[in-house]
Amino acid sequence: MQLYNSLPKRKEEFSPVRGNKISLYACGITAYDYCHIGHARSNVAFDTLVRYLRHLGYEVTFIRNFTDVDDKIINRANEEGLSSEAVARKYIDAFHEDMDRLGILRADVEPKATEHIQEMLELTATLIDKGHAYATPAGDVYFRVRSFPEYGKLSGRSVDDLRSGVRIDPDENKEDPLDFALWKAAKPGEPSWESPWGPGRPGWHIECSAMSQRYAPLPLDIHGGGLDLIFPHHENEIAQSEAAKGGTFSRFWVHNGFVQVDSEKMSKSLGNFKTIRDILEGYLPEVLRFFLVSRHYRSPIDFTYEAMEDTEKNLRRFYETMAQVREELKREKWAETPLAPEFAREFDELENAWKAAMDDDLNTAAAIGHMNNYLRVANRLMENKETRKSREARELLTRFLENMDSWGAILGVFRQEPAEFLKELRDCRARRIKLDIPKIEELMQKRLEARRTKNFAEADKLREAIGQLGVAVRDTPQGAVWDIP
RNA sequence: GGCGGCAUAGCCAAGUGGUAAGGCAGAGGUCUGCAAAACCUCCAUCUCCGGUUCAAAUCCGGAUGCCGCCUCCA
Repeated sequence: MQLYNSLPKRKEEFSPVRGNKISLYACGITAYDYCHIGHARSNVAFDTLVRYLRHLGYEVTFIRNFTDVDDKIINRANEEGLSSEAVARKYIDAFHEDMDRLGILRADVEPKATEHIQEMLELTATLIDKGHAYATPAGDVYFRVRSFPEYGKLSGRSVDDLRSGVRIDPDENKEDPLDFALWKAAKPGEPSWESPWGPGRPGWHIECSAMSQRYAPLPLDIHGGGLDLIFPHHENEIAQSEAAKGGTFSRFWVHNGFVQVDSEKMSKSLGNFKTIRDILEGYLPEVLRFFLVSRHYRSPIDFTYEAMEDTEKNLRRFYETMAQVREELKREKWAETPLAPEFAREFDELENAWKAAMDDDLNTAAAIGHMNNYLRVANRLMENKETRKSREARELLTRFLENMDSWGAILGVFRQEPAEFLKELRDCRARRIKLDIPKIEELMQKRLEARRTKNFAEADKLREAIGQLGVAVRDTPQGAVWDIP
């Protein structure tokens, strides 16, 4: 498949460094707060990539770390009157809960920074030995940026440009303002570990360098994260890892685009900050996931409730067709009626198009477009009373469900029984617009009676009355159901 | 100031050289006791200006607008 590589800034044919095995390292969260929809997007993107690579037959080792020691965690610990460990544990648990709901697989390895201090100390010592880092009298250790000539290659910045824009912090004993901390001397009351340079804690960037090479041989096949991590985080990781070990740190750099809210960056100060939990109060998890994979992973996504509702309706359409196909396949007698050859041909074409889209830098948006066409062909197949009874139709409809299942498993949708999902979705939407569900059920019951006695005038009046509540009634072979249009 | 991204129909969104996927909304039709769902049909020449090319939404130059990074950040 083709994957966009942020380092050369173009799509490249992806192939693993070592046979069939792939190592994929994605930067995880700093565990100091609940995850927002930006975290959801990033994790959905890499989950989808991992699932697709496995679908292609690769053996993927997916590593996603947790930063569990950091200024923000320490601040939060002070605010909440908890220890740093307790804060980190709390938000790591919350992360797992949220990601589980979004159908995101656990990583194969989920290393925590505090459990790998030794590796970070060793890497830091190596960098000092090689002249790429230095300790200050205060007990901090800095990476010497000018010792690594390729610094800036990922972010496309030159050291000179960076230096001109840098803010001066007169408090630090750096040789150069661009040098960044590998090890920070402990301040009173902070969590700290012993080191050759005195008690302290690791800098953020060294964590990922140390943990990635602990669990995967270098070079990594793919290193990923949000677009914002390119500078300085990933730039610094490259500098540390390549300066210490030589060679390439990661073959591919994959970065997901940002989630914006109403066309602006999400931030607490703007008051447009949305946690995953906030969204899932009003929407089913699959709706959020489907929304996120409906756009290309590198494009910025503008989160709006209107877009969520559009997505919700499209997802419902998929489930409704799947439900109908299942009903159709319950038929016991199948005829020999021949089927027009275009049905099978369209299936072939769309199946190929789906794969081509996914192979093209994981273009899930295009893939979903093809799935919508696939849906239409399946519905067309069931439209005709004669052809839908044919054995060939049975084969194609079975194939339809199998593919929906397989594609859905990669995109993280269609994880539920259609009937169950549709009911949950309807109730979720009803709650959102505060419908009087008992009232609707009561009127539905009355209408059922009216229809049973063929009192269609009364039934229509009741349909009208139910319609007034913002609900559409639909008569199906399985009985009358209501839904929100 | 430095670096980068984006601009496609009413809304959302694919599409990096050959005459615009898809979703949502809308219009007409088939089907239906009525309706819904489903199906069929219709609905854009791609911000603007210039250039390259037989051919550009797609490449180049310029303009305008929006956004991001350069400080913690998915």
